[in-house]
Amino acid sequence: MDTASGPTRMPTLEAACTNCTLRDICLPHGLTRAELESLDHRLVATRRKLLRGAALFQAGDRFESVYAVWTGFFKTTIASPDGRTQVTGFQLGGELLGMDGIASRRHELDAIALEDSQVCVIPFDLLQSLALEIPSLQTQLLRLISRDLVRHQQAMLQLGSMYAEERLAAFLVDLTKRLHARGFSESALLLRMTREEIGSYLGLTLETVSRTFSKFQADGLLFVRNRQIRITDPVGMRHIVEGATH
Amino acid sequence: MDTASGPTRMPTLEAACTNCTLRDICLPHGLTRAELESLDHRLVATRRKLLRGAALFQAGDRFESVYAVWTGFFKTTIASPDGRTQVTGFQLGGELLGMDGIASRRHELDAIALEDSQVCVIPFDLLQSLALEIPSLQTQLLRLISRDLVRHQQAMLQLGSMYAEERLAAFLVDLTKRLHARGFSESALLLRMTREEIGSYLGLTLETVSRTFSKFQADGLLFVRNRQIRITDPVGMRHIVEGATH
DNA sequence: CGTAGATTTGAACGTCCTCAAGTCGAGTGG
DNA sequence: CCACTCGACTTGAGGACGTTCAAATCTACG
Repeated sequence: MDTASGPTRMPTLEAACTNCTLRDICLPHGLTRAELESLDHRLVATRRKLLRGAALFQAGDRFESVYAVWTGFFKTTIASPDGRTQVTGFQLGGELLGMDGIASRRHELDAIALEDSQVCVIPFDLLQSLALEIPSLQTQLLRLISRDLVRHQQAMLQLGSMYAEERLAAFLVDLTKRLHARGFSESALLLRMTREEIGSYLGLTLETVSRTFSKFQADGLLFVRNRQIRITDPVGMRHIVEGATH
Repeated sequence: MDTASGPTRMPTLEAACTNCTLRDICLPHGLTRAELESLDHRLVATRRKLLRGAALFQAGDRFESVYAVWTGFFKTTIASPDGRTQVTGFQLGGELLGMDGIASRRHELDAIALEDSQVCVIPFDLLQSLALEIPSLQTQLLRLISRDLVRHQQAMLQLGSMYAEERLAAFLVDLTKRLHARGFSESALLLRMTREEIGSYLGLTLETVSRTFSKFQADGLLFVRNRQIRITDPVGMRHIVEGATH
C-alpha cells in the first residue's frame, strides 16, 4: 500500500474530471464537454492519498497547489502566535482546500485528513492559466472561494451570537445538508471528527458538546451512539437553530 | 449635494485607477503601466457616494458589481433567518466589498457606510472579462478574496477561543495596522463605529466593550475619549493579544 | 438649549468553562 | 477469546467571565 502522503506514482492514476462523479459540484461545474476535455488534457492533476491524521498542508508551507477533496473528509485549523488553535471548517468531497495560501503564497492553515482520503492536486499557477482561457473555470473558481467566504461569515455569526445548543444544531443541519447534496442520508450521519474538534469549530469545550448531544437526545431530537447520529426531529432541530428557546 | 445613494451622474467623475493613490493596495496592484491604462479605458468604473448610514448593498440584492472603497469606512453585517445580525468586518480605503455575492449572484451581506464615503463601482461581469485578458488582474482579484478568507478565519479564532480583553486588543492592533498601511498614525485612531458595532464584530455586548476600554485605560495601555483612541503601550497591547494574562 | 442616541458604570444572574472522576470502545497482544 | 490499554466520551460540581437589566452621564446636533 501507499504511505501516508506524497503523490501516487502511477501515471494512470492521474485525475480526470470528465468521468468524475463529483464533476458538477466541484471545479469543473458549468464547463462544456470540450472545456472539460481541455481541462483533463492540460491540467494533468495528480491524486494524493492521505491516511487518517495526515496533513495535506500546514501553515507556513509554500503555496503551490489547491486541492479538491475526492474521497474522505478534512478539517482546517488556524493557529495564533501563542499556540491556540481553532478548527475553521470541515471539507468533504468536491470541496476545495488550500485557497488560504493565495494571498501570501504560503498556507495560513493546517489541513488534516479526518479519515483516509484522496485529493486531486491542482497546481495553482496552471489553474490560473487555464482560468484565463476557460471563462467558466474562472467563474467557478471565484464562486467556490466566494462560497467559503460566506460560510466563514455565517460561522462568525454562530460564534458571536448563538447559544451552545443553537451552534450545535446549526452545525448538524449544515453538515447533513452538505452530505445530502452528495447522496447521503438526510437524517443519519457518521461524524468523522471528535467532540473536541466539533467544540473547537463551534467555540465550545468538548464537555459542552457532549452535554448538548445528551440533551438533544433527552429532548427526542436525535439519537446519539458514539459518532453515529440519527436526527429524529429535523423540524425541531431547525427550530433550535432559529432560536426557538431563550 | 448628492443624495444618500445612487451613482453620481457627472461623466467626469469616472474612476481612474491610473492616478489613484490607493492604486497599489487595491485591485490594480501589480499591473503594468499599459495594463493600468487598459483598465481605465475598458473598465469605465463609476463612483458612488454614500452618506453615513447608507447601505451600499443589502442581503438579497442582485449581485452585479463589486466595490472598491475609495474614501470612507464601511461595515458588513450578516443576518440569520431569525433576525440576529453580526458585524463580520470593517472595510477601509483600497479594500473590496461585495464579493459575498459571487457564488449565489445575490448579496448575502449588508454593507453600510459608517461615514460619508465613496466607492468605485466595478461591474463584475466586466471585471471578469478583463481578468481573462490581464493575468495580473485575475491574480490580484484572487489575492484580495483569499486575504478576506484568511481574515474571517482569524476572526473565528478570536471569537472561539479568546477572552474579551484579547479580542478587543487584537481588534485594535489589526485596525491600527491597516490604518498605518494607509498613512495614518500607528498609535492614534478615530473609531468610526459604535461600541455596539465593535461588540457585534467581537461577539461581545457593548457594555463589555466599554468596560474593557476603561480597563485598558486604567492599566495604562491607552487613552479613550469617546471614539478617540491613543495607544500608549503598543507592546503591552500585543502582549494581551498573545494571551499574556490568564 | 433640548432631545435622542451613545457611553459608562454598577449589581445580580446565567451560560459555559474548569476540574475531576468514571465509563465506554477500538485496537493490541497474550 | 479475553485482558489490557489508551484515547474518546460522559457526567457532575463549582466557579468565572460576560450578559442582562438598570440608571446616570455625556455628546452631537437640530
